[in-house]
Amino acid sequence: MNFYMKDATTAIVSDVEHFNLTHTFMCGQCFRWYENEDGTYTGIAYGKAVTFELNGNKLTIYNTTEDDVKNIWLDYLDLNRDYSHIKATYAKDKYVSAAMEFGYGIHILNQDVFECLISFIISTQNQIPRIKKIVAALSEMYGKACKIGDVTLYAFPTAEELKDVKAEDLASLKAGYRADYIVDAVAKVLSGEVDLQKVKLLPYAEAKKELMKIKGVGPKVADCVLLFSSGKSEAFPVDVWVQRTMRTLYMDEKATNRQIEAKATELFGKYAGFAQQYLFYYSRENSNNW
DNA sequence: TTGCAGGGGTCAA
DNA sequence: TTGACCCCTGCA
Repeated sequence: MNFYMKDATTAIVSDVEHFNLTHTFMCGQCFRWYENEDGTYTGIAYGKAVTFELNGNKLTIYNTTEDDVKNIWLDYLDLNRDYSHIKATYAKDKYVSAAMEFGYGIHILNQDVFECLISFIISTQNQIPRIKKIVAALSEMYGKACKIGDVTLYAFPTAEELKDVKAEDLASLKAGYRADYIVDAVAKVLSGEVDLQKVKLLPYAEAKKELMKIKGVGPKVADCVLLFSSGKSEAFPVDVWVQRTMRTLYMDEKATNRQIEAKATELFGKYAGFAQQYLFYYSRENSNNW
């Protein structure tokens, strides 16, 4: 992957393949990116606000530095991975192939673990627009301001920045019962009872167990965190859409989530998470009509 | 206007 | 295994 600085704050990444900003940012894995009128995307991750513009195979990153491109954005956007290999892996599966055609260019982002954890705790029994709203409000309350042009965005707060926050302080977020879960997550992360860095290093099953020590983190939320921020490509989050999809396409109406997970491992193996994201996106956008 | 169902689930019994 | 859960949105 090659890139160069066009000027002091603008990077050009060339030869970008199998990548689409809209599908990547709108497929439900992240909550902090917004489309501008010209089709570019502005948002914030790892405390840095940037704008992405994709023209053919050329990705332009505005408001950045050479170091940040090297150390953050190439990895964040998963640009170092060969997605043609993923595509080839599922060439024989007509449903995943169709879903990959539809959601072409979805990349699985490598997000910050803590941000991902709290965001998906908030996502339970919730709708995406509302999740985005709550995450934005939490960031504005406790995160650092970061300017891009004349717009101010707020970084997702660190665990340290949420150290003294109590559930009642979060009432204005209208996150409901999830406020207690956020407080529990912060406490366990800060005390070291749950070590988020260790989660990245542990094998999948152990990492999942570790995350599920946190209140409000069940199998689905844990799998989202593992897939979207911890490099566990075998994680296969089973939500209502994926449940419907797997029952419709590969199993029967009575299949339990546990059976679905096992089936996913059998069918999709080490890259199950990629299959999940494409199946999920297709299913949700097409109301599970295959 | 009011009422109800459901939302990328999880907890507790 | 099942019902309750905070709060919001969409739709009769």
